[in-house]
Amino acid sequence: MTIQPLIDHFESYLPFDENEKELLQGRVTHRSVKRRYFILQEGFTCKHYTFVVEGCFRMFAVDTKGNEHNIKFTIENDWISDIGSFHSDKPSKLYIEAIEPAVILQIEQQDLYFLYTHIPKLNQILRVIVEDKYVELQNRVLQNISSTALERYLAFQEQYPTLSRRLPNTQIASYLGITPEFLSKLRKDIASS
Amino acid sequence: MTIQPLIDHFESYLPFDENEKELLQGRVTHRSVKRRYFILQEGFTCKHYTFVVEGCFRMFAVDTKGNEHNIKFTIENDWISDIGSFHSDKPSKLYIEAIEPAVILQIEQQDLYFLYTHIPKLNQILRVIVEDKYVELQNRVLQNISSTALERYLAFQEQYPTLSRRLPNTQIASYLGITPEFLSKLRKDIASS
DNA sequence: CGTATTTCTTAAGATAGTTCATTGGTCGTA
DNA sequence: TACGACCAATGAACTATCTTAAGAAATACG
Repeated sequence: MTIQPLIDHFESYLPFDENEKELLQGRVTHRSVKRRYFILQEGFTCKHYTFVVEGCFRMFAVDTKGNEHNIKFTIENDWISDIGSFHSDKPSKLYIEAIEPAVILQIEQQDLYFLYTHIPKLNQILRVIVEDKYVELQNRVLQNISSTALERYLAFQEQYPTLSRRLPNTQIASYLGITPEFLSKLRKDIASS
Repeated sequence: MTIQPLIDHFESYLPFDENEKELLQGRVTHRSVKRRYFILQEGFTCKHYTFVVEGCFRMFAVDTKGNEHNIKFTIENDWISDIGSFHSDKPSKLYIEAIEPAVILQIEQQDLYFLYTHIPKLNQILRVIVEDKYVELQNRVLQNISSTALERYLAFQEQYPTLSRRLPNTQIASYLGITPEFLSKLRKDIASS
């Protein structure tokens, strides 16, 4: 029932005083969600920045043929949110689903804006966080345009060993942009080499 | 010789007072670069945030086979920089090259940190800018994992009509993650349909 | 203006990745 | 215990994309 994990997260960037922690306390909601629960669905506006304390989420889009494509996974001590929908206040085209039972801390739009105003350094912290995530994404784009599926799979295993063990292969295939069948073949090739 | 385009850019987010503009003036460098000039090369640390006033740049990586892969293009009124290298102060793995004669405004590391300290709202502005760019990149990742080369090419033309006319197809192919030959085939298919 | 260089196109054969149908294993739950 | 849901694996046929090589067209530059 504590927001301590979030405070720890912020304080790994800049220290907070007691007043700031209290402000935060009043604007953060604690929640548990079951496996398969959606904290965001297509057509709805993304109302929260969600900080994952425990568990695992995937963000995905559904194409015109009904196929799901995993855009990202989020585990403990990281953020997940459709930033575009959140800031524009427009309906999202994405889904965010718990793929393990999870514990989360959520901040609503107006609360986040309140916090930005009353804890200015939050702007700096979030700027740094988003910059880091931008770099991560840019590396993923580079992978996507420059590597084969096999290379991408090996890189994924190396970069996210935990996820790679925690997730069903079908979810990983979707993240890599290949079919589960082809991933299965790649795994076979790797094993017999 | 003026930094006005940069001020206009910032003020499209939040207004600046005279003092803030002067601070900025003192920390921004104006530069012209020729076509083919590299403002960043692999092995060197990225020392600047670069704001493009005129012209066009590409950021690319070179793989182990010597092939170049375009990560992004930047035209007027936008930023380009290897954020990862810039903040970590480590050698970059990327190149940034002018593909048209260009005019740029640059801010060095210590100057940017100075400005963040003395113009706190810059944190907010840059946070918002990077968030927007993050969303853009995320959409590109989704494209990459969910669409065929043809779909990606059509989407590129639609999203960046200007770039699409300004750039040689070989550069576009590299950005899409396909060979120039295959792009040529796609163009033929489109034309004859 | 002419020449060098870059860019675009074409096509054939090779490789990477998909689709579809099927099978067997594992796990939660009635 | 059995059932259904989900997941992993497989093979064959199909499609997308790459590789290589060559010539044609466009553009840069002296």
